[in-house]
Amino acid sequence: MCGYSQGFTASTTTAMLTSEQSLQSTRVVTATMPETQDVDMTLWSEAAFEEKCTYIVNDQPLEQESENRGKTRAERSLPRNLGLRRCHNSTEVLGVTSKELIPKGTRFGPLVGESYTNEILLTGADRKYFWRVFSEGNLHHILDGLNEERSNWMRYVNPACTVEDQNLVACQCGLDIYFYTIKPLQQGQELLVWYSPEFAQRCSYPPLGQLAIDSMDQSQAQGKTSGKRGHSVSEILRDEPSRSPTTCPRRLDRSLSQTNLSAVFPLCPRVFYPIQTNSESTHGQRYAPLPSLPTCSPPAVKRPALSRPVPSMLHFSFQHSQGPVIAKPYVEPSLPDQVHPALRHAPYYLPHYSLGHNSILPQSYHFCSDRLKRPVTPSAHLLPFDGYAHLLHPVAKRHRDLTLAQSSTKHNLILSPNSEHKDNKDLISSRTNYLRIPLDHLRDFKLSPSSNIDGDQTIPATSSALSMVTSLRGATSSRSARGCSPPVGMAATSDCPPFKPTSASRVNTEVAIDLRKAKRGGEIIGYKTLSYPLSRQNGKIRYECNVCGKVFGQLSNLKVHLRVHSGERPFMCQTCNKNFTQLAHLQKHYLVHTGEKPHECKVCHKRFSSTSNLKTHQRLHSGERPYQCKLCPARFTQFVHLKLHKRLHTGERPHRCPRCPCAYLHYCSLQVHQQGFCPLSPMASHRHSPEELHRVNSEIQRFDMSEAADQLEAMTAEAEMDNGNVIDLMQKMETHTTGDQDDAGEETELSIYKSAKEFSRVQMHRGSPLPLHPTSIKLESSCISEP
DNA sequence: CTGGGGAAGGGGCCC
DNA sequence: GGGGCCCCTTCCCCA
Repeated sequence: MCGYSQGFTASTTTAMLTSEQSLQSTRVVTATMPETQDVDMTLWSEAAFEEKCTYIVNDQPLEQESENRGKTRAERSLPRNLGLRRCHNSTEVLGVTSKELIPKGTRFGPLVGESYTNEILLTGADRKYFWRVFSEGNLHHILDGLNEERSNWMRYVNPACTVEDQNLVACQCGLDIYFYTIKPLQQGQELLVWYSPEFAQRCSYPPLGQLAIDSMDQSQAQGKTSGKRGHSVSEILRDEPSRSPTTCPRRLDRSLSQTNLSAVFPLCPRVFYPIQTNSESTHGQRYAPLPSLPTCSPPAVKRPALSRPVPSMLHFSFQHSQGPVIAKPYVEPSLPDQVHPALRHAPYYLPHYSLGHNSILPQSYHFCSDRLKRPVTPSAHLLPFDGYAHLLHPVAKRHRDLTLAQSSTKHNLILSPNSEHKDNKDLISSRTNYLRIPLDHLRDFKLSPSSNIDGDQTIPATSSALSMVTSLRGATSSRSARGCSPPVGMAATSDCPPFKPTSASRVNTEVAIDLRKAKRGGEIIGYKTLSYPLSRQNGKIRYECNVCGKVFGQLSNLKVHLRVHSGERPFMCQTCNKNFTQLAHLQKHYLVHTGEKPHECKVCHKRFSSTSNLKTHQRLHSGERPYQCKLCPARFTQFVHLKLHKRLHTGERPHRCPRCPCAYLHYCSLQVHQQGFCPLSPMASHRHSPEELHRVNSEIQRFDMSEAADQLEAMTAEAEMDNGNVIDLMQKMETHTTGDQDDAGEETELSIYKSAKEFSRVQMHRGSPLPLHPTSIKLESSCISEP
């Protein structure tokens, strides 16, 4: 099969800009954005990230949609512009990838997980998802993302192996941990995170760059003797158990970075507290008091009196500057002798890491399982990611009366691992990102069975405290205040006008548009709220998107548009928790719940919820069938019907490739195919693998069947566009494809769609060389389907 | 399987 | 900046 998908619009195809061009375009635009776009953000302070971050991507609300059945909480929380990379033969998550171009300076988070205070540590916990949260230089708590029902998608993000691979920086803001993009994430690119320099320092862990340097130094040193280079932290940590701990360093290749390092990471618990047999928790897990963990300090050399090694275990001494894993029988550490001489002065000493049963280190996430037992030595040094979770500020917590749950999952009473403690309700709430509001206010929200200890109800909320507060305001002002709370799904009555979402329903809009605005008390006004400067054209401000280059007539339109790239959906339906980018969409959506259909057909008096649907319906009366098949007299009232109808004509393809059996309805499709994608062409076979050619030709085939191909052909004729232009564009697309495939692998073609799609927008607004008539031409830009 | 109709979501423009 | 509206699209269901 050959062909392009429905993915290309007419304008897209007429000017198929390569991703390369698209990126260049972006670079040109972003060149005027000194704060985030041209700077090296890897060395930014956490405050700088917080200050200068432009976009916010919140977690998906955790409503129980049918499509989410069977998914864990962590999976359900995944923002829409991200995807999960899974093991091809199982549902196991291997990593997180970007579904679209995500700009630099985008904030994800906060991390959600279970929280352990510095007094309480889950001794039997698998620490590979531990993150540590500090307050005033001291460990405040540990966040554990191990449990997929109590964490969010960020647990799946793999750590970066190299500076080059790193595209996210983990920062602690307040008591939350966020991931910031420090590079634009291309479609299909995996998210790879590492600590910010400050964060790394707090954990007494080297910045990734330092690790790389260390690794390089070591590599060079080793290379002189053995010809083999050393290991990055990741390499070491995920080294296979069969390998000699001191030999056979593994090559760090791309595949390594593509694997699930976050799950692989043993995330060494370098603090060991023996199980107290009487401290069974609610979940049957054991906890033991955890001595205060020093922060940002040299390795602790003492073990708490209660620490006991587990006999017959091997200990893993991780020394990042030493490279090879050292496995040896555990010996009660008589530090500092236990410390490797090379590390006695090293600030990043990472003490013992014990694995069970002769295991040295896991090679894969499969290996790093709960079977591993990890006695640890007291130290402030936890490997990344030694924690996961989200804890609201304790001061803020005191002002909250009602628990707002992100999840509407039924019967998901969320218990703290140490819920046996009477006074940990705040902890429970905070770790699950809950707010507490009076029960009286609750009836306007979808109730969740996740009642907490007080009998307060947990209700869905968004992922930030601000958003929850905002939501509450919206609820109390717009619905509760009216004393009107129609049950979910019940149509409003005349006595009780349907809740009309107002701006109070919005969530985080200002913050999402520009974090700086909130922090600066709203002093920034107008176009200055954007974190990048806007150019002027003929004395007027040019509101241009710094991601796709699309130009808007008004700032507000640009801001709304930016949500497309950031994934921000600030308007949340309080009935079903769905989020929308625009208030109007939420308002329209709310009609689903009220049952209201304000638009009536004058002919048959049938009512519709939207004008669009009414208009489509009215074609039935008017007889208008604007979508005509070019190969037969069939005409349709809806485009989708024409598209389906075209399948009937798949056998009629007049434009045949002279080399291969591929044939197309449209000449332009054949041109694309012949410009580097014919599998029998030496050039194509040289540049692309058979699989790639198959995929691309499938896309060409789909495009050929689309309306866009029709329109392109028509416009090409109209504009007398010479073939060279088309070919040139196609060639560039091909070049881009080749280049991307080196990096993105299987999802390369997505970038073709995206770049073409983005470019079509750019061209339409920058002045396409072709006459574009949006009113008469049914574009298919949104037909782009993502495999 | 195909055509047809409706529901709902999403992006953008204008006021 | 917010609201209203339009257009487009996908998805779903039914005959």
